[in-house]
Order: sequence, then structure tokens, then C-alpha cells
Amino acid sequence: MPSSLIGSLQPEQLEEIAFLAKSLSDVNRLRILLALEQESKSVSVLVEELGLSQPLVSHHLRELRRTLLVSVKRKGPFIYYSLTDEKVIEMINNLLQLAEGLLTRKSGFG
Amino acid sequence: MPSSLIGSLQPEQLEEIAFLAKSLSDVNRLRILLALEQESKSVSVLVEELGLSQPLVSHHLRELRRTLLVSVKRKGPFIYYSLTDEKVIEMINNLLQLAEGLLTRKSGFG
DNA sequence: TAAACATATAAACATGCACTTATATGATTA
DNA sequence: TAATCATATAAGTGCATGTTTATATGTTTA
Repeated sequence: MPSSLIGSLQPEQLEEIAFLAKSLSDVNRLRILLALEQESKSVSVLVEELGLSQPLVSHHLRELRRTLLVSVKRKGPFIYYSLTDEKVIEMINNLLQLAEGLLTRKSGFG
Repeated sequence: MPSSLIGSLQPEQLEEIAFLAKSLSDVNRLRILLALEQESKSVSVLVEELGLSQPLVSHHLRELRRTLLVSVKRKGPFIYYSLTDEKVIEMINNLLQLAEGLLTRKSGFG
């Protein structure tokens, strides 16, 4: 990773990063993304699996659509959501690794 | 990355991920982190480099401390901040790559 | 067309948060 | 100790956002 690239990020790129990170900053949205890791699912399935209200799931799905993290496909009366890019799962895993690394260091085990 | 690990994330781990992502979801915090990539810097230096008010920089540094992303060291009257783990830069770069990938796909160039 | 089902949207509320202005804390120097 | 410099904190404000409750939209079936 060339540091020159990082060092010269455009304001617009910073906005994109912040926008994406904000989308990943809610536990329920993370749960939705992780639930979609293996297969696309309808809203009602997500509602049942996650134990959240239907409007709340729809609300978060809308947010995830805004950031393009999920894609939509209607099948009859059902609307299926899927990950636009499975790399987001890797991303979430990286965030966890970084977070736990920081906590470990803090606790004096680093 | 074993999907079993991802599939069985504990609520506490989800919180950690969301907490860290929220810390990365603000443009000014990203700018601070990127400014610290090469070397630790005092608050006043950050204020001058980023063109932000001193209280605002202090406010964001406080937030970055909460998430352990930055570490503090006093040197005389100055207080130097540094990245706790340089991997955060890689993280930011990964976020950018994912974001741009999603945008590219959306635009029909994917 | 009416009824039932799946999903989205609206309204309302509480909370969080980025930012500014003003002030306090803490360290250095005269 | 007084004055100055560096940084942190407090108070206040406006705006975004997560959640609930209620309702609307859209699709299928009878």
C-alpha cells in the first residue's frame, strides 16, 4: 500500500470512507450483513432470524442500500437482499481483528 | 478467514466492531489519523495542519482515545498523539478500496 | 375486485454527536 | 508568584439517527 496514495486522499474519497464506515457502525446493520453472508434473504426471513421489527429491518436495509452494500431483487411478493460485494465480510473481520488487537494491547498483553 | 468465526460473532464483538467503525466514520477523525501516519504530532501541530479549531481537534482526539486508536505522551507543555496501531491506515485504505469498488459497480463499469 | 400478505414509508420521540464559544487545567518561563 | 503557552473541558446548539407505532404501497390469490 503506497503511503503516497493514502497521504493524498481527496476530500471526496474521505467522504466515501466515512460514509461506508458509518454504515458499518451499527450492530443491527452488521448483523444483517453477516446474515447475508451465505445467501440472499427476504426481509421477512431477516426479521425472523434477527428478532427485529419489520420496519426496523427495512430501515437498516435502506441505509445499506444507500451505501451500496446490499443489492435488491424482487421475487414475487418477496424482496431479496444480498451482499453487493462479499468483501464486506472480510472488512468486518478486519475491523474485529484491529479492535481486539487494540484491546489486547490496552490490557497489557500486547 | 473461516466463515464459522464470522458466523458466530458474540454480541460483545459486534459492539467492538461497530464502536471502531463509528470512530472511522468522521472525515476529520480520518484526517487526524492520516496525519499521524508518519510521525506523532502535538495538538497544536494538528490544529495548524488540518485547519481545525483547537477544541474540535481535542474533541476528536478524545474520541480516538476512547477507541484506543491513538496513544498519548506528554513532552513538556506539548502532548503528542500517535497511532496505537499503524494497521489502522491499512484499514482506511481497505475501506476506500471497498467503497470505490461499490461505486464502480454501481456506475456500470464493474 | 376484495382480501391477505410482504415490504416500505411517515410521524414522532429520544438520544447522540459534530461544532462553536467560553473557560478551566496544567506546564513553563520570567 | 505572575504571566504565558498548550491542551482539555463545559455549555449550548443544531442536526443526524435509531427505534417504535401507525399507515401506505405493491403483489398475489380467491
